[in-house]
Amino acid sequence: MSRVVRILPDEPAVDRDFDYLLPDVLSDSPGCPPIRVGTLVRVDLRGRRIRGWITAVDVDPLPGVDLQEIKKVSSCGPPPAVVDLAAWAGSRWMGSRVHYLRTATHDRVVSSIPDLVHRPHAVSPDNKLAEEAFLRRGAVVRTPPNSDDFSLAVAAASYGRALILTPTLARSQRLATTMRRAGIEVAVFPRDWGASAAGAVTIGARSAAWAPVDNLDAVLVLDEHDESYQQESAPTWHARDVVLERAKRDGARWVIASPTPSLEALTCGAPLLTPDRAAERAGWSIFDVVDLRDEPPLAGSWCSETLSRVLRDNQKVVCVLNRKGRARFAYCQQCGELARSEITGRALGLDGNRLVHPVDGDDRPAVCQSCSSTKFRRVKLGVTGVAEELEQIARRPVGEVSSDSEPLATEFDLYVGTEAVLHRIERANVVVFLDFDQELLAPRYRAAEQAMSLLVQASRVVGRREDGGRVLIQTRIPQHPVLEAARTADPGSLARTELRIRRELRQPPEAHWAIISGSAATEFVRSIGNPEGLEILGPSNDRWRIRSVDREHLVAALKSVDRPPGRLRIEIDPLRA
DNA sequence: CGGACAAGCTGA
DNA sequence: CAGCTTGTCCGG
Repeated sequence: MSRVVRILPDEPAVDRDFDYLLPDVLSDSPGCPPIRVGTLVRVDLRGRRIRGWITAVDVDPLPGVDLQEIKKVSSCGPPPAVVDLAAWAGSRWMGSRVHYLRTATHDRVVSSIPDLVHRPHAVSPDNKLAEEAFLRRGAVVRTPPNSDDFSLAVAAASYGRALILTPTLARSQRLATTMRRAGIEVAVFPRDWGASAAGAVTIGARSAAWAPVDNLDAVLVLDEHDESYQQESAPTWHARDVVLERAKRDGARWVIASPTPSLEALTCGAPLLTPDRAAERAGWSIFDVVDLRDEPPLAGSWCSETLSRVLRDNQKVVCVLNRKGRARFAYCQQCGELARSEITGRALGLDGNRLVHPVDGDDRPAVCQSCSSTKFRRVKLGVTGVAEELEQIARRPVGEVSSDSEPLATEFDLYVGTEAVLHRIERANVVVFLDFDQELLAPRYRAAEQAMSLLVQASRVVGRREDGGRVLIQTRIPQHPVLEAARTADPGSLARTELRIRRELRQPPEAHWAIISGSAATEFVRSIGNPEGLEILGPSNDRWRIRSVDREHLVAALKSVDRPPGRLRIEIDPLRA
């Protein structure tokens, strides 16, 4: 006797189910993984031996097809609920189920799922806000940069089967260690895949959104604003959205925590809980904002008086200068004012004698709004040049840090580098942003949120205000909402401003867009035509932009046409666009 | 994806 | 028209 099971081959291009016979000898053999949806098997498809996932068991075989036999039952896979979730993700961000199931599958063979002895742990949440947050069914919690992960994690774990996400695996591991010391058993994804499948409290980074925990009781996303939660290349799935969907399906409690929750989180309909003003303020560092327009116009005027004073004091200083993302903005040669959009306040680049914004679509003659001069100057600064000058000003050696330099030279107490330096140096007395306008005014729709995220990171490097932690920001737009929010330790004010701009320009989360690229992009966009409710923009830089207020409508339209031959990439609401 | 098969191109 | 390349189709 044989049963008939349905298989999804591990081939993204196939993306179709096939029926196979499951011989009893296979399923009856000792040590065989359970035959259920998600289990991994090996089958022949058109003469090739390939891996696949079971997507249905005991199905009625179609008449007239000559079924082949499954060759091997190889490993336990994701639980049925996660296989289902992969189909949901496929329709939300496009891309085949295979893509998501690969993330959900352990890269080693799992022959059986262990029995987990659930020992009740003694630790109970010690933090009012954390406790209160989980008492709601779902909530967004604003926690200042210098606050610990532990209270929220313990609160989540107290409900039983919990899934906890952090931006990096290193941070997951640190949290796991702390929790184990407190007597809470945890599994780190993907390493402890089996324990996770058995129902342990699971901690991990983005991919852990696909952990095999069944019937979740609680979900927690830490530092939700962090962009590492979204897959960079298509399909651009976001771990926050995946776990929120899981929470919804399982009826689990959920909490999204961040010093500066994303606009997506703030508009999801859940209540926002904040600590009282004093507590929130205490968890941020002090921000010193230096207006470069007030500085005497020296040669190489990137160094303010305040900065040279900071550099001369013998303390640990980290300087940040972003040279990535080519500076495209310009400032007035006459009065030093930056060229910015009247609507959005975002920086405009100089293109001949016009001021333009490549994403927002601004385009106007190059005339200074403050003094009517028509002479503009492009801004450019480089890390190496700055490092040399820093050395002279500070009269001490400078360590240069870039993301690819492997070992970090630790003998310095003065560093300069791109934003990577903030992830590599744990502690400093002062963090300096040499040219923060570069971040504030980058031609990306999320520039303000990304800039705020850097300030969170900097705030952690220097610590709380009571410990004297200081962040020095050099800028020509000290009144920018990001700087206002940081100075007052009130990210809510920034969120309100940003949301207004996104509404105005109909950018996410107010609208949704698909970025279409690849050699087949033009043909694909042409075949979509111009349906109701869709706006087709571009191409610019060989990328088309399709916009709609309704994401489901957008995805439905994209799915309604078949793919022309050739390379085609579809990204739904990517963070950098 | 990758094998099968059909349609198109070339050389003598 | 054999022999080869290129393109399209489809899998249980």
